[in-house]
Amino acid sequence: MTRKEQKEERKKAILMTALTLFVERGYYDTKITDIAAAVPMSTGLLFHYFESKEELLLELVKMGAAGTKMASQETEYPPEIFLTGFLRQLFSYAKEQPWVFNMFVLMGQVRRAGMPEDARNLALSVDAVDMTAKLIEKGQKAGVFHEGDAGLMARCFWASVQGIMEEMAMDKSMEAPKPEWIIAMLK
Amino acid sequence: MTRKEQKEERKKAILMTALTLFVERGYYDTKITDIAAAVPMSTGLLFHYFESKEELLLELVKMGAAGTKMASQETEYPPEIFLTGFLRQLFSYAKEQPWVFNMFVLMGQVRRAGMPEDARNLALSVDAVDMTAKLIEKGQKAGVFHEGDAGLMARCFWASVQGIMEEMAMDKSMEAPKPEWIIAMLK
DNA sequence: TATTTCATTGAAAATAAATTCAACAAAAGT
DNA sequence: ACTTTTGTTGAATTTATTTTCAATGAAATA
Repeated sequence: MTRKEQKEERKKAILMTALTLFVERGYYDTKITDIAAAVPMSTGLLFHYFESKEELLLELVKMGAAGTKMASQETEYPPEIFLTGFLRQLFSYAKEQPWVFNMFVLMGQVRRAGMPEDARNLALSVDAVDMTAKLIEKGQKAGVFHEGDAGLMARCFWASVQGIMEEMAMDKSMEAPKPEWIIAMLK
Repeated sequence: MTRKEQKEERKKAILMTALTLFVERGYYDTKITDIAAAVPMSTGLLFHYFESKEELLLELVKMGAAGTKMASQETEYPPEIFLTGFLRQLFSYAKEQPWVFNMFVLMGQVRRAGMPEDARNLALSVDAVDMTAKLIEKGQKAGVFHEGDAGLMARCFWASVQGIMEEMAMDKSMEAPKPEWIIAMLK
């Protein structure tokens, strides 16, 4: 393994550790020393890989943004099927791919006030509301979703999902809800 | 007005200012100096009224806890009617009584990891999940709500509401959803 | 093997935020 | 009017946390 690869591995390890801690304890309550200790490495070395705590967060949000874009692609599936499947997969990640799950939760948290601006703006720029609104309109035309401002419905839909994901992040033993419960909000 | 009353007024002013800022910018991003400047008063004086930033938060959460208990009383109303009415009122507060609205949002935020322990524990001790679970069971027996673990349903219900309330707190111009959309999660 | 480059440490410096405090002002009580 | 208590300020101090850095060890290259 070349040194460059090694360095990439190490960076990834730091990012994953930080991601877990940020989601478990929150950004501000996670100290740089905590991250370093958990990797583990010295605090000094961490700054060899990342310029600052903010940059570390930004890097994570960049990854999350890439993932969000992927997931926001257009789809041919009927709206209800697509959204149900999406949720089913998302919830299953909680146990099977905590990494993806944590990333989703982090993206939502960073979108809120009180987070470093760079990261926040990036997170805000990639949310899936627009894409979902279109999907909802399609569903409304097909008569499977109820009437109403599709943009508002999409926003509430994702806000709900975010709320539930954070609840699950807080209590790992919590079961996931049935995707249908949440889809029912739209029907 | 006696001095004691005056002092109480001042305390209340500080609390309300802090509440607004905590919800608008988040606890950690709200500096003691920001609160003092917004009241307005000197930073030194603020410590004449509250021992620390944490105590200030705790005081707010105590108020919120009292309110939550009140709102968690048993009810004779049919479950669906009660919950719909509750949500309608809650959402209407966003414009009409920002104070109550902010308090609700803060309570939810404080319940999460990464908040000072005292406040967090208090907030966790008063949530409305149990009461709602009972209500949901009642609704299930009456056949108006779908089957499923009532505790989990209640948790998801409140998590969704919290998510939506935070979205509304972030963008004051956002419209409130129809309570029925959220109740549909249970039907 | 010698030399250069990169990885690593932990303690010191810098920064940021909370908290204290000495001094003064205003109000209340005598 | 005078004395005491309470309110007020803002700069100085303390505390918490991030960030730098000089020194050392390990790996790559010649």
